[in-house]
Amino acid sequence: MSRKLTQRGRDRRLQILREAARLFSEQGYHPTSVADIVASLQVGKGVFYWYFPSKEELFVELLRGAHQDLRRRQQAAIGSEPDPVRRIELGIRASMTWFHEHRSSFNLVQFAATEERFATVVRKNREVAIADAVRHIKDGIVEGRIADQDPEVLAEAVVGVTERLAQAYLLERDDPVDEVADAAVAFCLRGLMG
Amino acid sequence: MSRKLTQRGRDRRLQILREAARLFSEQGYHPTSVADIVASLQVGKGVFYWYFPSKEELFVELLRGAHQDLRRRQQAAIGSEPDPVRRIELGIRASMTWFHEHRSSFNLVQFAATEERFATVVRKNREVAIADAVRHIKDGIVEGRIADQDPEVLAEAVVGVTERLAQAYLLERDDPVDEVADAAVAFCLRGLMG
DNA sequence: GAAGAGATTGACCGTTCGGTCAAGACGCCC
DNA sequence: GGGCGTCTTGACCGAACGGTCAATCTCTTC
Repeated sequence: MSRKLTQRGRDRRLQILREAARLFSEQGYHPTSVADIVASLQVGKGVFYWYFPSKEELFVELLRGAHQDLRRRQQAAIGSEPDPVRRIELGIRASMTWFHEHRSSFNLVQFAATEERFATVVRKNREVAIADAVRHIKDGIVEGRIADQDPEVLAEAVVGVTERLAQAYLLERDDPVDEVADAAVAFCLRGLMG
Repeated sequence: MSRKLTQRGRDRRLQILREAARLFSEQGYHPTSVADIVASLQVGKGVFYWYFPSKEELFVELLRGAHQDLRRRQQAAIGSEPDPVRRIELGIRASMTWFHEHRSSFNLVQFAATEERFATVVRKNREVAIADAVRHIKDGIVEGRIADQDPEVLAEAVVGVTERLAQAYLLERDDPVDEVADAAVAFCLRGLMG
C-alpha cells in the first residue's frame, strides 16, 4: 500500500506528521481538520491524501511512532547497566527527558486512550512498556532489592508516577527536567523497596 | 439562566446526564452526537436543548459533577480520622471504590484534559484534589512519618499511582477493588515514608 | 373547563467535515 | 524535447453535525 517516495516526498511526509502532531496536541484530534493541517503547511488538500490514506491512519502512525521513539530512548539510556534498580532509574530519567522534548505526543496518547479504535493501539504500546519494566523489576526481586509483589503492578505504579509528574511539572508548568526526574525516582525507588 | 423544573423535569435531566456520560465514555465525546443521545433515550432533539444550552455545557457539568462526587466520597471515608497517614490510605481506598463504580467518569476526565476549553476545568478540579492530599501529607511530615519533600510532588505521585492502577486493573480488566487498593496503598505508603 | 407554564416533537437550517478527482506542474532520464 | 512517474491543486461531494423553532401536548391550578 505504501507508495514510492523520492527524497522530496519523504520530507513532505515528515513535515505533515510533525504539523499534524502539533495541531492535534494544541487543539485536539477532532477539532483539527485536515483542512487545518494543509492550510498550516500552505499546500493543497490533495497533498495530505497523497501521503496518508486517512486522518485516522495518520494519527495511528503518530501513536506508534511516539511509542517506538520513547522505547528506543529508554533502551539507549539503559544500555548494558547490570544493576536492575539502576536500570529502572535510568528508564525513568530517559522517559522524563523524552516527555519534555515531545510534549505534543503526551496529549495524543491521552486522547487516544479515550476512543476505542485508538485505545487498542495504546493498550498494545503500554503492554510493551510494562513488559520492559517488569523484566527489571523481576531481576530486582530476585536480588532481594525490590519488594516481592506482583511485578506488573509495581511497573504500572512506576509508570503512573512518571507520567503524572511529567504532566504536572513538565507540561503544565515548565520545571527543570532533572528535578522532576529526581522526585519521580526517589518516590518510585522507595515504593519498590523490599 | 436555569429553568423552573418539575419533578418530571428533574428526572429527565438526570436521565440525559447519565445517558450522555455512558455514551461519551463508550464512544468518545466527539463521535457521540446529540442525536445519538436523544435517540438512545427515545425522545426528540428538542428535549436535550430544553435542559441544556449546548453539548459542551452538558459535558462541563458532567466533569464538575464527577469531581464533586469523588471528593465527597473521599471526605466521607476519611471522616475525622486523626492519623494523617491513615487518612491518605482511606482517601486512596475511597477513590478506588469510586473509580470502580463510576468507570464512565474516568474516560471523560481523560479526554477533557486533551482539549483546552475543558482542560481548564480539569486543572481546577485537580488543584483541589491535590490540595486536599497536600494537607494530610504536610501533617505526616510534621509528625516525621513522611519524607520531608515537596508535599505537592508527593501528592501528585500518589494520585498518579492510584489513577494508573485503577485504569489498568479496574477498568481494562475487572480485578477486585480491595486487592487493587491494597497494592496502591502499599506502594504509595512506602513511597511517602521518610 | 379555561388558562398557562412546563415539556416535547421532528423537520429544518447553515456549516463543516473527511475524502475524491480530473487536471496539470515538476523533475528526471533517454 | 518527449515521455513518464511523482507530486500538487482546489473545486466539489454527500454525509453528518450542533442547534433552532413553530406547533403541539400534558399537566396543574382555580
